[in-house]
Amino acid sequence: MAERKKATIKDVAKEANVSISVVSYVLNQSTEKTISDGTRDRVMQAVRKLNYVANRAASGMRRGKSLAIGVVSYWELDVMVFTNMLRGISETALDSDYRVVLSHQKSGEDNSAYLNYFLDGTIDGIIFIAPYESLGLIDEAAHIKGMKQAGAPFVIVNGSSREDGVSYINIDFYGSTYLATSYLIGEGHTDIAYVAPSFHYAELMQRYEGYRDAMHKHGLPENVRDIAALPQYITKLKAAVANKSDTAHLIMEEALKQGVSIPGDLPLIAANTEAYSAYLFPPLSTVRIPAEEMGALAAETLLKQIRGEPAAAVTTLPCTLEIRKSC
Amino acid sequence: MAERKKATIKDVAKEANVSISVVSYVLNQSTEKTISDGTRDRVMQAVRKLNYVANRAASGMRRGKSLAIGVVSYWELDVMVFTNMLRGISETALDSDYRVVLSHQKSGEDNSAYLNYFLDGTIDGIIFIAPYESLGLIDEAAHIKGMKQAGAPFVIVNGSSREDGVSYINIDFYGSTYLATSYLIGEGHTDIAYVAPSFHYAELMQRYEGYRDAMHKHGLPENVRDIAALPQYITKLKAAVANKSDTAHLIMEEALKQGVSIPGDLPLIAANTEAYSAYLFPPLSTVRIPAEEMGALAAETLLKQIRGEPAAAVTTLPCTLEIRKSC
DNA sequence: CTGTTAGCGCGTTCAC
DNA sequence: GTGAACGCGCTAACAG
Repeated sequence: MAERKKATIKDVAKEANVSISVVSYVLNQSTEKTISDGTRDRVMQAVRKLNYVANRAASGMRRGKSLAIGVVSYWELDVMVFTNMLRGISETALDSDYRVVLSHQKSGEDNSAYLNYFLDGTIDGIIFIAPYESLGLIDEAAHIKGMKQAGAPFVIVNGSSREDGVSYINIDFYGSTYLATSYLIGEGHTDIAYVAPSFHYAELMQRYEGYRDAMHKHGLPENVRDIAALPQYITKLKAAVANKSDTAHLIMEEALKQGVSIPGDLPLIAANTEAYSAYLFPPLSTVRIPAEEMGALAAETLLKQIRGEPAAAVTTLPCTLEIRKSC
Repeated sequence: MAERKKATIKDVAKEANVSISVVSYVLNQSTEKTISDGTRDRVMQAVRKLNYVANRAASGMRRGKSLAIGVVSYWELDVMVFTNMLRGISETALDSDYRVVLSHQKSGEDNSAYLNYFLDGTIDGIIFIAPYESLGLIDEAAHIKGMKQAGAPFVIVNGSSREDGVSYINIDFYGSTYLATSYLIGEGHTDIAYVAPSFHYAELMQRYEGYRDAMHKHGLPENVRDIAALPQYITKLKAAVANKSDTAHLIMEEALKQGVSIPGDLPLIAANTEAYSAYLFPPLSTVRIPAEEMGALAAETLLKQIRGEPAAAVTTLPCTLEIRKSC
């Protein structure tokens, strides 16, 4: 078992019979300094012998950085989307030798505890993952104001606001239904219904508009349906786009009851993918949200901001089709 | 907008017209020192005015700690289990003012990069979440050896080894099937089949043993079935315990094909919960794995180790029933 | 009692 | 290639 106490740069310097600064130069491959090969070797030997690893807190402090980014999330996102996003963030951060610190926000608690992570120097910037659906769980504008005041670089993922100078990474809700609808049109369908709950928040509106525009583009009439009244009209449907997988799931359940066969009588596609989409009867065709890519982009954008480079303001990543058996 | 540069303890001292040490004493509520109320107030005023927050890296360095724990995960766990566990870890860490740093291990890459997180002082300890199923993706013993050599406090979650002096937090696979089987027995069933793939790794064996023991306890005969041959015997089943939800899902699919009604003809329960369990037709009864509690316990155990307190060696958290419509 | 000074912890960087 | 200041905060020893 190795020694408990970690070796410091001092130990290495002593071991190699050089000054502390030389060790630092060697380890940081400083191009400004020319260290003789002999010295360099002695240092490296000592490093290996003592199993030396530079202390991050110390070097970070000197450099005025923490080399870590924070991820604040309310965990209201679809788990699949959340973990994939996290994966994208992690990998991108790792590429720049950045660490990822989690700041968990209990759902229902709308505080700014995470700001202290920045203020106390734990992190250099924030990826703020807004709750799904923008259901009013948080006051997004207030959070943005807080981060701005703290002077923290930040990126908003899945946000519903649109402020100048703020970087947003968004899901293409509009495109998701546009894509789904266009696919059905491409398959030769002309009577395509759009089934969704009758709420009116931004995300849902964008989804509706995607459907509407796809239909109009092809000169087809809209047929918007409220999921609540499903039993009364399900047998009349010829093809359907569901706003989300859970809506599609309800449709499938009702279809079974009323003897409507999917996709035989009713081709169906949902405008988002859930972990269970592939497990439904029949496996549901969906539109895939590029969560991992979003995470990677969020991290990239944030890192650029931290480095002081200009970063894209608003980006919306396109969705892709995942055709299974339901259409 | 606030000033960009963060206030340091020096600034506060100057603002309050005291020495740096006084500021530190006041902020750390040092009991050794008695500071007059007047001075204390002046300091607090200055702190508020300058929006001062102590730099964590600096204080951590002085104390020889990072006040953060690392979570290394291979992401092979069920997403639901993973995120719930993360939630449990986060909340417990937060209670002790600890931060959570993620160390993402790409699946397929069996390296020890996370060890550097400890060696460079980013984290004080490690929660190692072993891949699900112990399918030989990693060399658990090697990882344990590495962490021991580095001198890092650590906890293994979902591990398959059992070494002395190591803390394990495990899922009660044995109990999950025991519980599921006992439930069906309690409902009056006597001919209960156990359906699973015919592999032989530890986790699956434990699940089988849970079923076996529950049956034996009640003097009932075993009826073990290989999921692979399902179509040939499904109509003969009277009640079934599936090792996991995906096995149950296959059973439901085949049942539909062969006209077997669930739960009418065949009550069915699965020994784990997946995100989609509740969405199947009919909603699948399952046994729930206490992921959040496991995460909390892992964090607690690790924090104890870090503090030098004795920590439980091996703990297995019990599962609970989630009865839905399939039995 | 109240408060100050000095040094430590660790690595980076500039002047010599 | 070296010495020393520096980034920031904690704390033991010391003075008023």
